[in-house]
Amino acid sequence: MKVRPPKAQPEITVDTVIFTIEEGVLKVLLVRRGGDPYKGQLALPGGFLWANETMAQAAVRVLTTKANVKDVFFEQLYTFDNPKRDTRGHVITVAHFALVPAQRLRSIRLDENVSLVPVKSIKRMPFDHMEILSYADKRLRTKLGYSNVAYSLLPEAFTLSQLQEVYEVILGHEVDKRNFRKKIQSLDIIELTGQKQTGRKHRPARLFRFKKRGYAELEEPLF
Amino acid sequence: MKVRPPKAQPEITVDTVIFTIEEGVLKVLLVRRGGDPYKGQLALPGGFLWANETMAQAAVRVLTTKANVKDVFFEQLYTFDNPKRDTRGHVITVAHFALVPAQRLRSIRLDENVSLVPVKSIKRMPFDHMEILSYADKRLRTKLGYSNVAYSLLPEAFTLSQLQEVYEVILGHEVDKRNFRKKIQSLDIIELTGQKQTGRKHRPARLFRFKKRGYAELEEPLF
DNA sequence: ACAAAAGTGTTGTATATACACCCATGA
DNA sequence: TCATGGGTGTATATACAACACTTTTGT
Repeated sequence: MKVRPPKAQPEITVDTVIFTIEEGVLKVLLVRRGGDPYKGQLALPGGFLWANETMAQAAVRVLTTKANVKDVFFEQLYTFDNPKRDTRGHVITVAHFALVPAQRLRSIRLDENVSLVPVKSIKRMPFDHMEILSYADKRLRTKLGYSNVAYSLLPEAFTLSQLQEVYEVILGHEVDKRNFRKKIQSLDIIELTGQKQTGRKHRPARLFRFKKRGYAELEEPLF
Repeated sequence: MKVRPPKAQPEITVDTVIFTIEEGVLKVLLVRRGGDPYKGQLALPGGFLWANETMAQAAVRVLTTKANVKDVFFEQLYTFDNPKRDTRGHVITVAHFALVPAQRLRSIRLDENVSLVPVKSIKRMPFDHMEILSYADKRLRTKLGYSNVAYSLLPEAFTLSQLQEVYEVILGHEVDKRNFRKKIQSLDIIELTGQKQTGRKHRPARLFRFKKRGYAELEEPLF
């Protein structure tokens, strides 16, 4: 008879990187930890996986309870299992990332234990959360280039300038207005709503919508 | 006091999609299951995570024991946790994929419980292994376009035709010889060894090597 | 001398980039 | 009438795609 070593019995958590764009800046929703370890520090929202729950359900639960949002885009990122990542013992985390239009976070934002922090300003976080954040940020940039995920950072109707801002903020550099419009309109993923923006002190912009609200990959990459 | 539901206590496995190219065909290493469930069927090699083991270590263990290879390229793919994926109960699997040059699998291949099967011919596998395989296959195709992973499917020295074959087999279509050579040589990732292939009944091909053996992402994508 | 794969350039077409002015509105 | 962002076209450079013949070796 072969003797097998014991199976691992790690605990499993789900952590979620919730991105939004506010005031032209890419931000992440962080929560202040209520308990040890790292009590009082800002960290990625997450929690233990409950019995009879899938990862996706746990991620939805985190999004609902911490950010008070439903039906937003999210996907699994990566599973982090560095044995030293949690001082409490063997805890692995299945990281996810989500994208939420800033307007939909207004309800929760009044709180002091939940804040939207510019990604570029974050220097330290508990556990391996910096690593998770970097990973999510990179995935977001890449994904922007071959999918329609931008829809999930905008209201249903938006102007081309708002759409362009999403790209500029995430890519971290400006893009040419005319070329951007030519390209994005050639992709056949957005359409005119027929409405126009009102109440601005300049020429009203036409409002567009994504033809498909829901994740889709582009036939031809944007970059 | 809040009452929290119990934490999940799933078991954790690691499954590995081991790709290789043999006779101009993309193949996967499958092992015949020795025990229930699905006893006797071909499935992706894998196993339970052991105590005090990281996912990467478990993946290396699978690669060593099932494929008898060391120091090959592999990376984590995705964590599959569909609650019905394993009839034994709550078992989640952290899937990985690995790339191995066919020559390095010669040692193990004599066995009847381990076989290299063309990806396109695989119609059914136990658990959610078909889903894992599709996911890996897609990742491989994508990765080929923005990284140097092709190195991990070839011997250290190779001809441009062999390199081209790697791309054609994975992409599933032919590419133009002159355009391919122009492009690949413009990327600055391969160099001449100075050696030539011998013993063929045609003009000897120059042998190249990858400048960097180890994973790297291209500055400029190939496609 | 024949078979088999290696090796090599040019041209047309499509795509990407750079760039500046007029327009519609609110104040 | 002024300030603000909305909206548009062209010219040039670069990248991609299509394509055929000569070379070197083994038999």
